[in-house]
Amino acid sequence: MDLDHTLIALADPTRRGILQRLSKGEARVTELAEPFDISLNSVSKHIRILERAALVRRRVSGREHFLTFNPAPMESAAEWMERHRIFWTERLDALEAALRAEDAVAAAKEKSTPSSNRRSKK
Amino acid sequence: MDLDHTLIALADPTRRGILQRLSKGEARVTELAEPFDISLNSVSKHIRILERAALVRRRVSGREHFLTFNPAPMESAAEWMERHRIFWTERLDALEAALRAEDAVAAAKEKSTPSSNRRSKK
DNA sequence: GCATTATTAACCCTTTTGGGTGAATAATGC
DNA sequence: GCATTATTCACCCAAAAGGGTTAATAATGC
Repeated sequence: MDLDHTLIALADPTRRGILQRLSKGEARVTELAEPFDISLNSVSKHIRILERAALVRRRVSGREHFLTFNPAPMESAAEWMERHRIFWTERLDALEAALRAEDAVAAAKEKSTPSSNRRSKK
Repeated sequence: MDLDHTLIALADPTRRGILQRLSKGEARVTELAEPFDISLNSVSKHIRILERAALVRRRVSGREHFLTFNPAPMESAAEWMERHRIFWTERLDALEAALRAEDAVAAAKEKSTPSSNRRSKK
């Protein structure tokens, strides 16, 4: 699944650092590797993971490989999160409302059964 | 970093499935495991990874462990993505504008140097 | 107390990740 | 052509992830 690749790619500080650098403009592998204290080879591997997620595009010009940031997959991921977050938030609101309604009913009945102790399961 | 844990937790279909189930309401480990064809133990491990990311909360009542979805970390992650996406989108717009301005200048100069061939590097 | 059920803990095994090194390729400058 | 530089490829290694099985713990029902 695409989402897998996107999230795996983003779930690493080095790769997020690379993206942060790329968000300032295109760069070559050497430039991307410079701030990190790891080998060029490692950076190349991280870039490959970012490419697999389509978060990074490569433009080869002679011996230089220019990388650019592609925000599209991040949009999809953010959208997925928003969908789920919103769904759940709405559900919480609905639950709240239902409980309030229940409370109102309980309060109405309170006079007849005063020793009610709901939601004190413990 | 928190973001690491959140994204790692989300970057797996089984765990997203568990969250999807939890977004319909709290559930016990056994219920969560039911739709998946993996052992209870495995599910328990996935849940632990979700707990590490604070995406899932556990409420123990007797021998039953009720899990609930906590959307807060997902909000942070979505926010992080939005921040970066927006930053880059704005940068693209700015670049576009700059290129257009450049084009205007080039067009003005076109009469004097008609054989201009910018951005056709190949 | 005992049997049953729910859950976790403690292992093992295989695959993947993330790092390294050194050789190979590809383009540049001379 | 040759030396230099940029990048990748092919390995090696350690740690973690993701799966399994079996044993241990904890609560329930009798």
